[in-house]
Amino acid sequence: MPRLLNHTVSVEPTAEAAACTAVACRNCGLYQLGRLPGREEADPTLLQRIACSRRQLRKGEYLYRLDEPVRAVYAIRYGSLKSYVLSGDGRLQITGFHIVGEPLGLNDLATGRHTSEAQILEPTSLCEVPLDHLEKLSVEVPSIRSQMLIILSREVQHYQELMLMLGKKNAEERLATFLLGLSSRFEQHGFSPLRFNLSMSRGDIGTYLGIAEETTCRLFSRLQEEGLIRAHRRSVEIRDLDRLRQLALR
Amino acid sequence: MPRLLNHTVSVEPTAEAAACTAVACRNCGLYQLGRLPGREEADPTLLQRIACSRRQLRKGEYLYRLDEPVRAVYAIRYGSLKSYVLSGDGRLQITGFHIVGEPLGLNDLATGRHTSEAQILEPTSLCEVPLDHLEKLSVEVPSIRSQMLIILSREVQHYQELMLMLGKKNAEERLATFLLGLSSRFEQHGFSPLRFNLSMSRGDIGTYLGIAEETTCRLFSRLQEEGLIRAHRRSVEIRDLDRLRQLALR
DNA sequence: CACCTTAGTTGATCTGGATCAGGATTTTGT
DNA sequence: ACAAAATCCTGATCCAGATCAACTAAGGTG
Repeated sequence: MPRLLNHTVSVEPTAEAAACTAVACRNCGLYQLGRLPGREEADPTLLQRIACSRRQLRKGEYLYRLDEPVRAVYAIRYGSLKSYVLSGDGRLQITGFHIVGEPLGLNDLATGRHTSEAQILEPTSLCEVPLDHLEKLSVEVPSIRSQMLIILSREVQHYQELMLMLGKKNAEERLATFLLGLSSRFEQHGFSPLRFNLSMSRGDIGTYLGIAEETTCRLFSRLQEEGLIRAHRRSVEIRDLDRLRQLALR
Repeated sequence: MPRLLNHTVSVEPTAEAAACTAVACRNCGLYQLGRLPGREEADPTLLQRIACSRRQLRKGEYLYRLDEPVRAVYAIRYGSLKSYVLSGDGRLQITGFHIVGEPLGLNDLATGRHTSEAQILEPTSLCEVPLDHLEKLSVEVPSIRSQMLIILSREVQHYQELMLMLGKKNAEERLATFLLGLSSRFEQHGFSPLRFNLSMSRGDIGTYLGIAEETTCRLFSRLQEEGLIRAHRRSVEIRDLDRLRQLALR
């Protein structure tokens, strides 16, 4: 089967200019930083001023590592990455997968140093806004800070859901929740919610859901046997959204 | 044994004026909202302006409930509470215990509605700053928003640690981590880090750590047998900090 | 004070998912 | 094109912690 990640296919890098213009940023996770109070649309002039440089990264590279100073916030233009925290003896817990269109890097503002790491899962392009630039700009345009608060608060909500999973759901419910979550995020960004390709391994999914890789594999098989999904390696098709929801939203 | 919660004993409500003055707020979780850029001490005038009303709540009462509009942010003057999220079928995951001096309520800014609930664990007094007041004030004093970002970002770090626990640590490591965390938080607020009283039940601790109440009990007994702690009901004494750390920080 | 309710504790048993082991398929590098 | 390395999958066994079931101790109440 040819590798046809839907977000890799649908987002053509060539269609965009060299600078991160307002248009290019519309689906970008930092777009909302350009929103002024009370308005739905971002202010084009403001977006232009936020601007940002681009960065291209390959699979396996790190966007940032533990204890590094926080230098910038990012938005994903295409591609994806995982972020995770580490225990004293090196066990790791993936805290999130980040896909096209999503913002990244606001977590560690308090300390000024990264308490987590972010690693690239597939060829990925990012918008990068240096923190000092954002700092200067937000003195002048205070709404930027409000928007940052909102982004961070969304992050918190994601973490709350993950804690509920890790603390209270069984393995099958976790995988169902995971797949549904991905599905609706793809949909939000204009991709099919029922057919998509995963950029992470079974092992990564397990490390995210707090279950073993083997269990993750068995669950993919089980959900398929039960007719809820069709899955082959990285490609997933949701075949019974209702039953999957029933499982997940318990 | 008489009920001598150290934070109930040490913080005398009578010692403070009727309004939440700058002095009264020094140990208060909202104190840092009064910090101006680059300064360690909060600006007294600013603190006065943030001001806040008080609120007294009894055990079992809710500070806020699911789906309620977010009306204010809070700081705990004395007492404690738990906050938790709920699954579709009513299972609950406690996401944090909040003790004297800590801020509360910044989580749900994005949606404007609470996605979690907060319930009082013992007689508790709070500082309350209405959101619209904070909003107005922060137009004029932008540093307030920066401080809010920092508070929220700390919250995120707490969640990251909790996820690591829930996803990767065994039950004994979880309890050790929990006790050490409480210990250092008490210390931060000027109480003994080695002897303190819990305001939450074994069941609550289990619901926080993602383990059963019975397991929590057994672990208290085990840590006591092994000489790491002494515990009787709600009172806890840490007897071997090093070994407890060894367990927790793995 | 006697009664009742709630919280804490301990034991016995069961089980979901971890771990260990091996094989199949796909991707990557040369 | 081929070898090597990931990645994925399945089976067998094991065990940490859940669940079920009493029992005890502490507070609270009339």
